[in-house]
Amino acid sequence: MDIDKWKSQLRKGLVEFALLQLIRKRGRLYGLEIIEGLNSVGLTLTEGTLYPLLSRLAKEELLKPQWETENVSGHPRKYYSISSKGKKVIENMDHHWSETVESIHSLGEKKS
Amino acid sequence: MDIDKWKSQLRKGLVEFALLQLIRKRGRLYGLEIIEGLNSVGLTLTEGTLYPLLSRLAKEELLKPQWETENVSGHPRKYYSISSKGKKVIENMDHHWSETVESIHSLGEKKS
DNA sequence: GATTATACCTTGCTATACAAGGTATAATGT
DNA sequence: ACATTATACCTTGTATAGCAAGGTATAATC
Repeated sequence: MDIDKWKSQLRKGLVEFALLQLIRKRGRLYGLEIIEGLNSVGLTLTEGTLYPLLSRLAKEELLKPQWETENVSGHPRKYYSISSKGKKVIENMDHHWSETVESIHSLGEKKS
Repeated sequence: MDIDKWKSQLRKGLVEFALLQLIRKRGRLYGLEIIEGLNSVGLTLTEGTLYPLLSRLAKEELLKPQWETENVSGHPRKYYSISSKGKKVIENMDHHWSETVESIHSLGEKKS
């Protein structure tokens, strides 16, 4: 079944939105914590997806990265939080997402 | 604002699902009619997206194409309808989509 | 001092959306 | 008759994201 390929395609864009929402809600998260947080609600993604995405979002200044070496056991962690620009972008995404869900829903209804 | 790029990414996979739902509901549609049908519920796509997608879905035997030259004024039309295999795939997609919407919704709720 | 656990990052591949440009049929206008 | 317009399908080239696989680094544990 090639529905797995479809699922992967569906993640494009979706992961970005979900990630921003998660960080907005939780305030401040590092990489592996984000993967775990999204996996726990059923959104799978790997490190090969996450790290390039985080770098891009930081470069676009939607996320603010901050290294944490103190108070951390093991490897240093890079924490990310939402910038004020990021907040505005998420609000636009929220709106577009609602419209999209409604559109799909309207297509699923019986007859036209 | 690079939210337009995001919207484009979000369409990947989504358009495929929406298109299958539309044809399922309407029974039998040709290319430009599909674009119009999706545009009318707010899902924009162009011919450069549609035709390669239709070809792929026909090749995968989710859609059955049929040329119509009679009873048509102007250029012949290629109508598409859902195959029985297509119906099963859409049901799987329906299920995955519902889960996805719930996942995103759970991320948007206040606090954890 | 070797192993394990945790954490971040990169490379190469594949697949899709889209703009732009192309082809074909038939009706309409002059 | 011939050009124009409308309708419809298709192709090429580019940009971008997900992902498997492999790599690097720090510090705790055996």
